[in-house]
Amino acid sequence: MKSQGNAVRSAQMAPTTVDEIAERIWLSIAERRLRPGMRLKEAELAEIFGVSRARIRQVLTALERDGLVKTEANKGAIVAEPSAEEARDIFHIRREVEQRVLARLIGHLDAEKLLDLFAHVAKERVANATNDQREIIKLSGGFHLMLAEMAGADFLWGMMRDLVSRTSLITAAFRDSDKYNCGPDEHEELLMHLKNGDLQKAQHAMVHHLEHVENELKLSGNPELARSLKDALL
Amino acid sequence: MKSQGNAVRSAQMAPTTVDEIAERIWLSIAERRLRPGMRLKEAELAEIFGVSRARIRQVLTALERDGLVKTEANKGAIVAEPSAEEARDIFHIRREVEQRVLARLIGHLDAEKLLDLFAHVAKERVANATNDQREIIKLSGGFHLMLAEMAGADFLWGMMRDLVSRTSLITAAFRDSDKYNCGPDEHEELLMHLKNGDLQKAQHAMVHHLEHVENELKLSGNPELARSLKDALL
DNA sequence: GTCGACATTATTGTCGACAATAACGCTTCT
DNA sequence: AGAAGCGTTATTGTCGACAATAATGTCGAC
Repeated sequence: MKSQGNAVRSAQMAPTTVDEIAERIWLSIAERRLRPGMRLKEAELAEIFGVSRARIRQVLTALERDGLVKTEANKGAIVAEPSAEEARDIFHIRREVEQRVLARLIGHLDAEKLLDLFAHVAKERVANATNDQREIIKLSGGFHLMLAEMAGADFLWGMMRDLVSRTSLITAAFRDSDKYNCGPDEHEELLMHLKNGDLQKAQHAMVHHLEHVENELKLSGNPELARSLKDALL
Repeated sequence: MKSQGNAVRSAQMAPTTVDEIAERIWLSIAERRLRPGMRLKEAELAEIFGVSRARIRQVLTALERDGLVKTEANKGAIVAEPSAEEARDIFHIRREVEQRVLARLIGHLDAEKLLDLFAHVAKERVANATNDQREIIKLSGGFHLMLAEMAGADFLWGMMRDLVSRTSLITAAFRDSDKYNCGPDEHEELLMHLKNGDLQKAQHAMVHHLEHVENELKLSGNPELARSLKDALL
């Protein structure tokens, strides 16, 4: 479903396709190099990535679809500024979608797919060990997307792409520490339950996992506290 | 949030903006004038609506975001062909999102908003009485979107736009009769509970309402039965 | 007659140039 | 000094022309 043509290019070369550029910006947001409220000028981005403005425009609409940027007519795009309430909405819905994914997945889940999933978690461990932030973020989101893809449910996969993106943004905006909490241990525990064909336990592990991530965030108290300085001053 | 500039134009004149054209195509799909699998050629649409191909392109990406069309690279766009399983996924998620909308809405719901909602239901009744299919479809979806908008939750609103579109497509694809079942009576019942501030009952009414719509569909048995003839032959 | 290679057509993808709009700075008046 | 009006600049929106790709039709070899 995703652009996997030339994984080499996506890893080494400068991003040139719409998907590659969108991923790069997504990572920058998740790494907090791009903060909520920051302006994203089309010409600037076109210059940076060495592509036409038209292509940047496609990137921006894709990013808006995934909730990472907000565009206003004739005014341009900024990195989205999610509120704490919105963050709670997203986690709430995500729990439901993820549970549905598991329910759909557990029906037709063969040994090969399970191996791929365990292999993915192994990659997560490597990234954690080497402290490769960018890879950690990509793989953490990728795990949940992989589940949705294996479930063979296009609609749910689309939902998950959206929700994973938004979760990255929320995590970037509201976490205080630098540790990334969508970790391999909980993923592996989930896989064990899937391997045993125990849907109930798998779903419970998933919900627990997501609540763990949510609880690490500073969503309490004043919802506006964690937002960009810009709004506070203007 | 939606294009409301010149409601007159949107009602009388030929659609020219991206939103207007997208809405028109959405209605055509919901009315079964455009069937799943039908090809949507850019040049053709540009000719029909008298706009540039670039604009049609924007329309198609918007429609794809809402699950109404599916585009393949270098191959063009067709009206999406949802499976019965996908339909069940969509209804499942929609129930959760709608309940969340109500939970968020019931906090800050004043008399004015309630009046607007009742007025909306009144319009639904008029459309039903005059058997204006197009208006019935617009208003039925509009009611649920209105709830989300009043809830002041952008994320949930975006979800609902997506889900309402997809539900329209599903309904068009899987219903056998011509009656449209997202009716004013159940909407009004829901409003009564909201007026009383009873979230539980409101949510229950919503779930019941959605299950009612879902149960009118022919999702049982062979999931591929209701799909386009095209797939059956190839 | 059927299959494959090639040419032709149809359709989508990309880009750069221009138009429309909003943001900024300057001047002027009170 | 502050504010309103106006011209300038910066930025986004739109379009038509061209390139790239896939679908279709045609011809020839066997």
